Amino acid sequence: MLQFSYSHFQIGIMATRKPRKRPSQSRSIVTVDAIFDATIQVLLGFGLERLTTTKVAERAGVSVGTLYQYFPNKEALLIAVLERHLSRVVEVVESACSRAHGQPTKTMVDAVVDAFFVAKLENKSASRALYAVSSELGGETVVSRSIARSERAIVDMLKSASDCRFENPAMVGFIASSAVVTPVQALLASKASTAEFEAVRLQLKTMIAAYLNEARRASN
Amino acid sequence: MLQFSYSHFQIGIMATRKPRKRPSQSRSIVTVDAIFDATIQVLLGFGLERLTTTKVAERAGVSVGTLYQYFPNKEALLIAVLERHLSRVVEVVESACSRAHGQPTKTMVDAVVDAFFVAKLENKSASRALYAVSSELGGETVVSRSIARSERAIVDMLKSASDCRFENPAMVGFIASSAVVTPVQALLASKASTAEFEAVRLQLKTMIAAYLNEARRASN
Amino acid sequence: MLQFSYSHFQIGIMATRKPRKRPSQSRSIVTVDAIFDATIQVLLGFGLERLTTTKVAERAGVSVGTLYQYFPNKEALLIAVLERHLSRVVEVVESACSRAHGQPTKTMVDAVVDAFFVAKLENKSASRALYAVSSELGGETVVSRSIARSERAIVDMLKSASDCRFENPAMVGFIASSAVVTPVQALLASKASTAEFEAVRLQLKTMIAAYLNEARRASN
Amino acid sequence: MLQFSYSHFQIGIMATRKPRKRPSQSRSIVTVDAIFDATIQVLLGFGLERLTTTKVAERAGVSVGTLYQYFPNKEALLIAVLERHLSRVVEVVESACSRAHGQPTKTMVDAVVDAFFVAKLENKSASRALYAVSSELGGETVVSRSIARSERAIVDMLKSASDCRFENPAMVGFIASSAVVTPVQALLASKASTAEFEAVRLQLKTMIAAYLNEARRASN
DNA sequence: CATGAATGAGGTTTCATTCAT
DNA sequence: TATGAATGAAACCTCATTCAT
Repeated sequence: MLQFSYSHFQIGIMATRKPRKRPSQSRSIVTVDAIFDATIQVLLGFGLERLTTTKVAERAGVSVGTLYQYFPNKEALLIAVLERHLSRVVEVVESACSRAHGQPTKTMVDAVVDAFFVAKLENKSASRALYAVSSELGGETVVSRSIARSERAIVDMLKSASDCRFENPAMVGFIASSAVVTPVQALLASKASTAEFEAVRLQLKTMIAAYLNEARRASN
Repeated sequence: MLQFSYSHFQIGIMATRKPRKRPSQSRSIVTVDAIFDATIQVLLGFGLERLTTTKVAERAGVSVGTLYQYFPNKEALLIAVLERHLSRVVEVVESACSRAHGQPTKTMVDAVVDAFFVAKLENKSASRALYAVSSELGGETVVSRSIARSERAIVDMLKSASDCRFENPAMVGFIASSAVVTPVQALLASKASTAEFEAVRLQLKTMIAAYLNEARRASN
Repeated sequence: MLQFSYSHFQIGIMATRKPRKRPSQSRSIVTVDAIFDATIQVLLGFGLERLTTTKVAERAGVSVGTLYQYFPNKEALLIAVLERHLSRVVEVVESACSRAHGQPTKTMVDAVVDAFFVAKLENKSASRALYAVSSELGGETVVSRSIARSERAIVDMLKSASDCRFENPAMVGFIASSAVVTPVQALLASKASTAEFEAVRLQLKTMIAAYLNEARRASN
Repeated sequence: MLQFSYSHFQIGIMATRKPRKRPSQSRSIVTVDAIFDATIQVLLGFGLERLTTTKVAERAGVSVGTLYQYFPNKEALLIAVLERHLSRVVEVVESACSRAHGQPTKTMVDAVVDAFFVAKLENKSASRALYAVSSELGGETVVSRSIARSERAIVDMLKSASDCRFENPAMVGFIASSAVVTPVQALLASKASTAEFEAVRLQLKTMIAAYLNEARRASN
């Protein structure tokens, strides 16, 4: 199977070191969450280039020292934030895929596109903020799991379509899923209105459905 | 008309300051070109985060001072490099659009997708290198022109289609052109083989054509 | 009232930014003081032109980073040092003025000239070192307060003279206080002997007293 | 005789190197004058700290190379500019002194104070611009000649007074001449009105005259 | 555990000066 | 002689990270 890594998943993990402490106590969880959110805020307000650990800590209302208690270094922090975001998106997509299992193609398309929009809109600012992070940190190891999970879910779903069979489900899954990324990113970047979002969502459903229709082999 | 700014064009110019010198003498041109190329090399070899002006100057075989004689600061350098790349891509797309003027839709799709692939593959390393640059530097003023030019060319072309009329050419142009970005970026990032490129190119033509077919209103 | 800003107060604050930290802990105070003193030393040893933040930090026995934790930039450091010096001088003058309140003119003159000499001699090296600083940094906002405080004290004192009344106390205060600046500066610069200081001090008292005598309107 | 060096004369020459060419041709003279004036302009507009040889050359309408044809380095340029200014002031003072030779004290005071004001006001911007230059460049060798000439002229004049004899003409000359410096500088810095200049000029004449009156020993 | 002052390597940028044209 | 592109040492300043409290 082709292994593509595409844009909104693209991040290479340079430092694979794990968080120094597993946030088991509730206080830790609160702290880590505050740091995560602060990171997004700083990213949004200053950009990746001007994000500093001190700024993040300040915004989170903790000291730098505390930040370093939970993350071994800046990169690990960014990756953790990205991972949290990606896994949320993937979860939404996965659950949509599993709900659409065995359905006709059109239902699948609608379900997955809707899921993607929901996930991105629910975390609008995170999506925008992390865009640079994901493209900056190469395209290596970090998001492998997210990609794997996401593509697997889509391909599995496609294979189960009640109304057709795909010759090359991996390719179809790749094209279909990567094609929606840039349009949505463009919308987020342009701070489009809800109406514009809806219009684009509809068009994407149309496009993907038309494509799958073309690519399918009738299940007979 | 909707004004979207999408991913591979996404760059905001923070420092609008112009190059300090207009490279009129041949020596200047050589120097500036060396700096441009060195920037791509360093970007490729170290990533945006670890790109330093010193490294760029070294690689270009000039002194830092010289670099700063042509670019007021690091950001301006990166933007200039991005601009050069984008305008090349846009030129290729524009010329494809004008050649496909008045042709049937399918010809248009093939022409533009081919042009996009050609432009990206001709500047493969620049494309990959600048990806992070464009996403790091917001999505404001810098690429406006590139976007404008590119979308205008596509929309104009679509309007001239010999076999159909589009209800909302702006939207169709936006979807069609942004949908191909991520797939191609993913290919570049994954260092895919020529065969894989060809396969994806074909799929994209299929997808866009199917979409336009769906979106069109028969001209009679 | 005329608002003059004269030489030994002359400094314009280009960067009004405040020290980044309020030196509340004792360690901070020690550090900041070390930096202040080091600045004077470097100024004396190298001159303003060749003063560098690195040299200052080295001399202070701290790292550059620490210096920049307390002062946002070089200019702010210089201004802070100047401010500390000026406020010390002003305090001495003010206290002399308040002690001489209601006294006859001659007592006032002696008191203020003595105070000025004491203040300058107590901080001989600072005075010499900061001379260039004050003239380099325009004559704007920075020393306004020092000037205001100093002139106000002198004028108030003059108004209370037991033996005469001045038609234009502001002018008289300005002339009398600014006239002593250059002579004292010249002494400091020429590393004059104590005897020379004493001789000049006497002459200045004579001159100012003679001037006030001329300028006054007998109180009855 | 006491050798004081005071403020508006204070400059140390670090680089005693002479101009590389004696501006004998008329073109050279024009060029050098343009550079001198440009230096004053840049000093006024940017301050000593931000004056660069390139800026000066640009403003003068010549290339940096040309500037360096006439001045071996930046310091030599600044010193030359300062020297030209100082010698002009000294010339005015000297000529006033020689005109007042043998006159009564009061005439002398008026003549010298007037001369000083004239010289300063004629070169108002140069005076202001060079203030920082003179205090920055230590108080060593450079202005020795200016000081010497100026003090000698004043002392010589005082000795010739028709109505009195001074016990210590050197001291009296020093006090009298240095006392006027700061008041005038303050006026220049505060961009005072002509009326204010006149008022201060009058006061200074009064003060110096009163002082000399006190210091003199009737020639009987 | 939390804090935040201190560190200092290293990045960005400036600018006096040179020298080939 | 004039030019101005090139140089590169050195200045300013940042910020990830540590560690004494």
